[in-house]
Amino acid sequence: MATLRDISTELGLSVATVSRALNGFPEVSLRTRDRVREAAARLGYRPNRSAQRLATGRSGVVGMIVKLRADMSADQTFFEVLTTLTAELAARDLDLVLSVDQGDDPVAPYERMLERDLLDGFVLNAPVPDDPRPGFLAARGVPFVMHGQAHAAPGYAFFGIDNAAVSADAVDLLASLGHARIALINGEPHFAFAADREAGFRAAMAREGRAVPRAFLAEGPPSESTGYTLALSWLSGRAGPRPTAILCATTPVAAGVLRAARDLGLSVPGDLSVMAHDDALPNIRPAHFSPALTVTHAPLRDACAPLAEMLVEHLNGAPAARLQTLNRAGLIVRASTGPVPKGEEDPWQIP
Amino acid sequence: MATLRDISTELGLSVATVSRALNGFPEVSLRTRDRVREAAARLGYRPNRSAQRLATGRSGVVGMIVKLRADMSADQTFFEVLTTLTAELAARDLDLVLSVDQGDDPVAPYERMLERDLLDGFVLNAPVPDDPRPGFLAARGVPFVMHGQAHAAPGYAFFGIDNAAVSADAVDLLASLGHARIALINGEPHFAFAADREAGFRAAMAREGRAVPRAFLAEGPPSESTGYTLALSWLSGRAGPRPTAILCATTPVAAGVLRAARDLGLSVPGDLSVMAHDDALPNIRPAHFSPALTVTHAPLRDACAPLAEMLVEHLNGAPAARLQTLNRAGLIVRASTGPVPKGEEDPWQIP
DNA sequence: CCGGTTGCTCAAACCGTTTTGGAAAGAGCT
DNA sequence: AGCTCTTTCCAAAACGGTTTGAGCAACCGG
Repeated sequence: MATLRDISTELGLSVATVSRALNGFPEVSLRTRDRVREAAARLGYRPNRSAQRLATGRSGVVGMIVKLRADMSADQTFFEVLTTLTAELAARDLDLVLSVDQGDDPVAPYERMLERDLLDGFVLNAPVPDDPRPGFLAARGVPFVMHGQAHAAPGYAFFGIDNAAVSADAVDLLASLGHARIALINGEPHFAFAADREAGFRAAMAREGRAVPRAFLAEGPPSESTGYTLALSWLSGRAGPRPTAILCATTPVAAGVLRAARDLGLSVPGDLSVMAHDDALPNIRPAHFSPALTVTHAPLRDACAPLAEMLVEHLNGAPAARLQTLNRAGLIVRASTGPVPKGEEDPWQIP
Repeated sequence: MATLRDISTELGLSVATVSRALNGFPEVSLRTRDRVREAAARLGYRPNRSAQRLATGRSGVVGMIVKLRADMSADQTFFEVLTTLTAELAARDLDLVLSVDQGDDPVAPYERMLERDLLDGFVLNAPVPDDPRPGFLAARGVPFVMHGQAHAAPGYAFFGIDNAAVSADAVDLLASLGHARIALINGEPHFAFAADREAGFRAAMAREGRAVPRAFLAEGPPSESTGYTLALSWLSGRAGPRPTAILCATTPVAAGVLRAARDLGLSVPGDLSVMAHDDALPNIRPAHFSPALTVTHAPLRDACAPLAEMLVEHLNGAPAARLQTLNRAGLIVRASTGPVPKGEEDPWQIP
C-alpha cells in the first residue's frame, strides 16, 4: 500500500507538498499537482484513514440508528433512504455506520454510540412530535441533521418536505373538482409527518368550508391492507355518507383503496377520486396503477444529497440556522381524480 | 479529553508504562498498574481510537452487508442477529458497520466496502449453496466468519447449527410416534440451510422407509400465510392422502398450519402433529401457541457470542480450520405432537 | 537597485497510541 | 565482591497523515 512518503520520494517532493496537492490546496502549482495526482493514481495510493483521522481529529464516520418496530421489521422507507444516503456520504468521504435499536428509550442508542467515541455526527430520521433527540445531541455539542422536522421552527439542521402543504395541495385540487366529502388515511400518529399532514388537512378543509367527522380521519401502517380495510368500511356507507374522495398517506395504501373500490363495483374516478402522497419507492409505480394515481410527489431519494451536504457543512462549522430546507412536494395529476359525482356535492354534517 | 501523556505526567511515569499498564501487560508491577488504572478512571481517560488504529494497523471495524429482497424488506432474522452481534462485538472492542445492498452481484457490496479501506473483516450471513463470497474474500486475504455454512466441509470459519440433524431429529420423533406421512414446509430453496434441511429430511424419511411425494415437500417464505395456505391445501386431501404430521421451517409457518387445522375442524395433535424449528425470535412464543408447539430449538441469539469470539481470534491470526463450530439444535417436546391417528399409519405410495 | 509582495516548496512539529531496545535496580548465586 | 538473571521502567522510534513557519525565487512598482 503506497503512502504519501512513497509518492514524495518517487517525485522528489516533500510529503507536505504531496499532501497539499492531493487535497487541492491552492498554494501548490498546477503542474506539480498534476504530477502528484498522476503518481498517486499510478502507485495506487489510498489515504490511511486512521492517520488522517489522528491528524485532523475527525473520524470521518457518522452514525444512524435503525429503530425497529415491535414486530422486528424496519420501516420500509428507511432502506430507501439508507442506500442512497450511504452513497452520497461516501462521495463526501464519510462513512455511515448503523446501529440497530429496539428499546424504549429514544436517546439511549445515541448515547451508546457516542460512548464508543467513533462518530463525528449523526443523521436522524423519523422525527416524532417533541422529539427528545435533537435536544440531547445539541446539549452535547454533537452535530446532526434531521431528515424531516420534529418542531414547527426547529433550532437544528434539517431537510424535509412541507407536509402540511402536501395535504393542503391535495385538498385544494379535490375541492376545485367539487369534492366536499374528502376522507384521510393518514400515517401513524406518533410520527411528526403525520401530525403535520393532519394539521394541513384540517386547515385546508376548514378553509374550504368542509367539515370532517372523526370517523373519516383514520390512520394506520402504510400497507395495502390498511387502505383496503378502511375504504371497504367507508364505502359501504356504514360510517355515514360515503366520501367522494380519499386521500392516502402512501401509494400502497391507495392501492388498497383502489382494490376496495373495484371489489365494490365503484369506478375511479367516476364514483370516487383517490390521491396519495408518493415517496417514489422503487417497485411501486403509481403511474401504472389502474387508474394511474394522482399524487403529491417527493422522492425520498432526493433528500439524501442535501442531507449529506448539510451534514458535511455542519461538521465544517456551518451554523444550524443556515442548514434548514423545507421542500415543497410536486403535484402530479393523473387519472384517479375527477369531478365530484352528481348529487354527491354535500359536505358531511358534524353531529 | 485525557490522554496517556496526561496520566503519565500526573503520575511521573512514562507513557509507555501507562500504555502497558492499561493493556494489562505483565511487565508492569501490580502496584503501578493499580495506580495507573485509578488515575485513568479519575481523569476520565478514553483511548483515542484513531491513534490506536494507526499504531496497531487495525481499524477495529468489521462489516456486514444487509441484503434486501426485491420488496425492500430485510430478512426478519437478520435484525435479531444484528442487535446481539453488535453488542457482542462491542464488548470485544470491535465496531460493526452495516451496508445495505439491493443489487444482483453477491460480492460487489463486499468489494465496495473493502475499497473504502476501513475494515478488518466481515461477518457473512445467509449463506447460499456454492456461495461465492467465501472464495472472493479468502482470495483477498480478508478475514471473515460465516453464520451458517455454504458447503459441506468449508475451508473457512463458521458457526452454525446442523440443519440436516434438525430435520432428522424431528422425523425421528414423529416416526417414533408412528407417523408415516410427514410433510415438510421448508425455507426458501436458495438458502443453504433449506437445502440441508431437505437433505436431512429425505435421508431420515428414507431411513425410516417412508416415501415423500414431491407434492408434500413444499417451500416458501417464513410467514404465517405460507403455512396456512399449504396446510389448507394438503389437509383438504386434494393432493393425495393427507399428512398426519407437518414439519415447518419456522414457528410463524407452524402458526399458519395450526390455524388451517382449526379452520378445518382438525384437532392437534389428535388428527395432526405439528412441529417447527424455532429460532427463538422475540415476540414469538411457541410455548404459548395452542397447543404448545413441539420444536427443535436453536436461538439465533446464541450464535452471536461465538461468532464475535471467532472473528476476534481470526483477526489475531487463528487459522480458519480451528474456527469451525456446528451446534446441535435442542428438541423440546410440547403438546402439538402425538401418536399417529388410528388407521392412518400407511405411508404415501410413490406413483 | 531596493523593499515588498506573491507563488511555491520544504523541514519539522504534531496528533495519541504501540512497540522496541535498553538501562537501572534488586535478587540470587558463587 | 562479582556475576547473571529478573523485574520494572523509560526514551525514542514508529504509524501516516496534516499543519505551521520559514525560505527561496521571481516579480512588482518606485
